[in-house]
Order: sequence, then C-alpha cells, then structure tokens
Amino acid sequence: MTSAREFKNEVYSTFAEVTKALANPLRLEILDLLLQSPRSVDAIASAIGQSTANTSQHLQVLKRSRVVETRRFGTTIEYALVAGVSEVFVALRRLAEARHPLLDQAKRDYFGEASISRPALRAALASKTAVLLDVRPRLEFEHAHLPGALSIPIRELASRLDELPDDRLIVATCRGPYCTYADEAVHLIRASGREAVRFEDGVGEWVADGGAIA
Amino acid sequence: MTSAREFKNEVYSTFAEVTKALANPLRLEILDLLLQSPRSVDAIASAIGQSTANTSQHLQVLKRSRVVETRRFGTTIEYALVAGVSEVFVALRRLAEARHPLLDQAKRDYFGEASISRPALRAALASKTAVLLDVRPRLEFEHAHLPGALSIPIRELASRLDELPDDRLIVATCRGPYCTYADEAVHLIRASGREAVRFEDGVGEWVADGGAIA
DNA sequence: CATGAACTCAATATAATACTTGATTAGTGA
DNA sequence: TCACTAATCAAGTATTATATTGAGTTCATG
Repeated sequence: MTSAREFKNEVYSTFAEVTKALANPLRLEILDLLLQSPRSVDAIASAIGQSTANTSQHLQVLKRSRVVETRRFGTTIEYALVAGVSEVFVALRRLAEARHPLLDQAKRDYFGEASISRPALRAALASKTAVLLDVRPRLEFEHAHLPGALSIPIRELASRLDELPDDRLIVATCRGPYCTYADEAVHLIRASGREAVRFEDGVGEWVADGGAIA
Repeated sequence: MTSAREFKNEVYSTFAEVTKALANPLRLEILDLLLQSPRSVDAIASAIGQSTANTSQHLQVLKRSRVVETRRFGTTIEYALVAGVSEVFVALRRLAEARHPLLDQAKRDYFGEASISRPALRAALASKTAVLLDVRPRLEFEHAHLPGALSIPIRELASRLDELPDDRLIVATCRGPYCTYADEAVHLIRASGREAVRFEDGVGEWVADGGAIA
C-alpha cells in the first residue's frame, strides 16, 4: 500500500506533465496557431520559423501530454487541439497579461494602432456603423468565425479593397491579440481612404468566452 | 525597430515565464496549499515535506513570475496567491484530470470512499438531510469557507464527534480533491455510527467557480 | 548588542531540455 | 520498384532546472 505522500507525489507529477508541455515559448506559439485551426507539421514549422525536426519534436511533447491529437491524411499528419485546452490557454494568457502590462505596452509601442473593445464592437455592429473584416487565411475562416464577418485573407486584401464599404468603420480581426495581420490590414485600408481599427482581442478569445460563431 | 518575429518571441517568452512557474510538481502542490490560505515558508515546507531552503527557492520562482506575492510579519514572511491564479489553477487541474483518468482512478483505488457531487450536495443541504463539515485547520476555515459549514479541524475531530448530529448525513470537505483529510474524517465519523461521505471537490474548486463563501 | 528564529543566498553536482545534423520510416504516384 | 514528400528518430552539445549544503540576512527580544 502506498503512503499518502507517495499518492500526492504521483498526483502532482501527473498534473505537472500537462503544465510542462505549456512551459515553452515555441509550444505556446504552436498552441496559439492551433487555436485557430488544425495544421500540418510543415505548416506549423514555417509559421513559427523553425526546422521541421524541431517542430516535430515539440509537437511530440504536446502529444505525449495529450494537449494535441493527430489525424493522418495520406503523407501529411494534422495536429489539432484537444477539447478543453483553448479555455486554459486563454485563461493563462489573461493571467500573463495582467501580471505583465509590458505585453500590452510592447504591442502598443510597436504598432501604435487604435483598437476597439468587445462591447464597443458589439454596439457598432448592431447599429450598422461598422463592418467586421476577418483577414485570416480562408481555411481558418471556414473552420470557425464570428457571425457576420467578411472574409478577405490578408494576402488578397490589397487587390480586393473595393469590396469594402467606404461609409463605415472597418474593424479588422485575426487570430488573437498578438497576430499582426490585423495591423497590416488597418494600414492598407487607411491608405485607401477608409476608416479602420483593429479588434483588440481576436477570434480565439471571443470563441473561448462563448461568443457565438457562425 | 524590431521585426514582427522578434516581437512574437518576446510575447511568447514573457507568456512562458508564467507557465514555467507552474511546470513543477512541488510548485503545483504549493499553489494547491496557497489556494486555501496564505502561509509562511516554514508552514509550506513542512506541508510538502521539503527543506526550508528548497521551499524558499521554489517560492522565489513563483514570486519572480508574479504568481504569488509576499507580506512580512516580523520575522516571518507570508506567501499568498495573486488574484486570478486560482482560476487558472483549477482550470488546469480540470484539464489534467480529463486527460488522465488515472488520477481519478488512483484516488478511488486508494481511498475507496463514496463521494457526493456538487449538485447533490446543494440539494441535500437545502432539504436539511445533510450537514457540511469542514475539517481544515481553523486558520484556513476563517480565511474562507462555504456558507453554513461546520468547522472541526481534523486533529480535534476524534474528541469532538459528539458535536455532530446523528440523524443526518455528514459531508466532509477539505482543501481539494487530493486532500486526504476528508477521507480520514469519513473513516472516523463512520466508526462512530453516523453516515458520512466526502465532498468530491473541495473548498478551492467551489470558490474558484464563484460559489458563495461566508 | 547578543541571541535565536525565519528566511534567503551562493556554490555545487546531477538531471532534464532544446536545437542541430543526418539518418530512417511511411505513404504516394510515376 | 524507384523516386519523392512528409514526418519521425537518434545522437551530440549547450543550456537550464533541481536539490543539497552551508553561509549569510533580517528582525524581535532579552
């Protein structure tokens, strides 16, 4: 019979297997990507700027602690978040931001763009004074998006600016608060003479908080 | 001007400072203790069965990542959780348990005790067919407890059994699902001829979920 | 100001992690 | 079967984390 102390050791060690999987910047970046949609190893590797081998090894770590799961399609293997992970991820990010206001500061310093909050966005959409523009790649948009959002991937935006109304505020959104696509979009749209701001959160936060998705 | 990649590195590295603090079994056990009430270094050290020096160093890690904070009282220094941490901790524990059913299994195998769920407890308390007994140390009880709970610390329970009603179900609760005091209490109370079960969660979970506290 | 208690710090040995390189496996299609 | 692509594995090195020991602080009290 094991002692109560051994039992505790086992419990907290098992618990720590999950937290250790989250204890690495690259793996957090990977989870942030997977929060949007499942991806292949190669796609993740190029998104985070790492070698395939290194990316694969990080993915093994996440898989071993059952934070992600895999499906095979021919020669490619698709990694996806396990249910329940997105809630923890978003909660953790909130905590990190509350403890380190510099995160927010760094973002502001770097981009200097205006952003719109969730309640303000809701109000603006309801009164039809704004439209929501999702600039993520088509696949991610199709996987999940906010209701009423327009989809123009950032790569196509420059050539499709004429699809945007010019009498409303354009609210650009992408993966999350650290995704820079929305900021690029704001630049582009403003250059065309329209008004634009970025959504201060992102699709990930909204969905994790139970926001309706289409 | 920093590149978008450097900005991302900074963001996820800062983020990982928090997750790294959680990536160790002893530190998780410490957080589980602090979820109940603030404590001195010595108290934590003896609770987790580690040297004062080692405990102090783990606490420094938690403090550096701003997961805990300190207050000095004379020669003793009290460590406490920072606001927002308990939510993350409980969410993480849920995820860990969902991924590792063995945790639950191990608990059941070891204790073999019956437990009562939250809705069932609410109903039983409302109909006055059960009383809730909190067996944590007095200080923790005073720091926060569930409404209507009776307080008899586990050490005093054997000599105070006559304070318990003998016509109602006694529901024992302590810190959390891995705290073994509640199981010991159930043993003792059953030996006195009364009916007893443990509460399947613990005070920590209930409070983190917004349950009313006295 | 000397003492003891509560805690922190510094130095060390050991163990675990991260990233690279190059080899290997699994599946696809000519 | 052969070549090609996607992914994993294995080995080596550099870095980082952990627990122990013993010394050093800080503060209340006589």
